[in-house]
Amino acid sequence: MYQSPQRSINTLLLKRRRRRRAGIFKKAGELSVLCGAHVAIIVFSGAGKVFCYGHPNINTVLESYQNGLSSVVRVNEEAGDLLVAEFNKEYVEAEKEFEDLKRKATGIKQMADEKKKMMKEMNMSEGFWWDEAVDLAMMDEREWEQYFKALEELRRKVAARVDELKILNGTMMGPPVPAVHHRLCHVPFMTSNNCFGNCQDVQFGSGYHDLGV
Amino acid sequence: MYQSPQRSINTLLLKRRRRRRAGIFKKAGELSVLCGAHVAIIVFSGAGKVFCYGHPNINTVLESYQNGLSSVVRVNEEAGDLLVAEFNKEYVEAEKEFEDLKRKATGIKQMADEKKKMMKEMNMSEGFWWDEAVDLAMMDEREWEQYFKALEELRRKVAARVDELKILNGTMMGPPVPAVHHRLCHVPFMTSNNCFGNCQDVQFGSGYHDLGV
DNA sequence: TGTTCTATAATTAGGGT
DNA sequence: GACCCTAATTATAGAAC
Repeated sequence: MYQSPQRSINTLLLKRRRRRRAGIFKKAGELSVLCGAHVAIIVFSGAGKVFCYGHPNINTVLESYQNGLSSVVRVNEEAGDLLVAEFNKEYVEAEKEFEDLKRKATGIKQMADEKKKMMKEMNMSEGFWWDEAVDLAMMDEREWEQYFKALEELRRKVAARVDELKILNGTMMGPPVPAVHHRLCHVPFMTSNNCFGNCQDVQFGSGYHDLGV
Repeated sequence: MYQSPQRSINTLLLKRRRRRRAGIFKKAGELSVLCGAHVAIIVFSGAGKVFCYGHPNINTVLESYQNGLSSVVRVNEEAGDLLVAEFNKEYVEAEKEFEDLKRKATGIKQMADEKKKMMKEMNMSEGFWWDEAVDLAMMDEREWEQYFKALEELRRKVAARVDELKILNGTMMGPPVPAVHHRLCHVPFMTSNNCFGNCQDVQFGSGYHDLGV
């Protein structure tokens, strides 16, 4: 059946999201069952749908978390999420490099333009006090060409990266948040002798934070 | 370096849990970045440590969830977690099959034993009114041997499965919970035009529940 | 504990139906 | 959407350091 290009790409993106969501919920199930962990997951899709998972029960876990927070001693050894941080770094560095080059290139180009203008206005090509400066500008202009190429290459790279992400997200987006996405807490904790049971014997004690990942 | 068997197995188990936890947080990061989803994850390890993840921020997501819940229209189309359900089914069916065989085998064995006892008491081996029944019992005894073998095999299989899970969990456990672990909600939702931005322009609208997995 | 390594198993993308 | 298929990527267990 025919699908418009946009519809077609949307279908693909939807598929990806569904697959990843399914994947994460599956992993959560495995973590619960195989490791006896209590897990709560809430996902708001870009389109705003809500997907939740809880073992043994989402409310139990959320309540444990809230209760834990209320009596927290030290909170939130924060650690950036690896993937997000990595991307942020890549993006930010690329952007910085791009800006540096642009500034440099602009400066050099202005010098070169000014030189050309002056030479044209004076209708001359040699013998003045600025000869040295002109040569310097020429040198810089050749250098500038290299920079310009690198700059263009970089701009293309960044744009490609952004496009890729636009495609992946199916949305327009701003620059990635440098905000912390992964936080680990030192809180009183919940234990159960019967992780696979009905969790009637839940207890609280004290625990330690741990980077975990 | 020497490790006691228990210490050794605990090391392995810890490793597995850490790996799975790391895996799920990585997946969550990917889901956030690649799909522009807002995600919150809380994990209480069996030992009670707390591991949290949030994009763009765990509190934002939890608050969105809570706010959503407060104005929910229909809540919680519930669906069993696939993995848990699958395991439960496997376990329950195996146990049922085991019980059936045991019952059958016990009945047949009783018949056979009764037959032997009677033959011994009467010190005879043929010619009585129950000959037909005896033959039947003999037949059943041969059949019983087959059942017994299957039964033992099954018992062994179930026990192995249970042992495996004990090892995987590092804990004793009851039978798996048939409880629901995966719930999906129909709630007002959060959208953002700036999923990768600072989320200042979060809005709420209405959404639909979705099985998702 | 934590790291690295490798083989195996599982997940994912993208294409269909 | 739900499935199926294949290739390619990624995750995981277990061992050894």
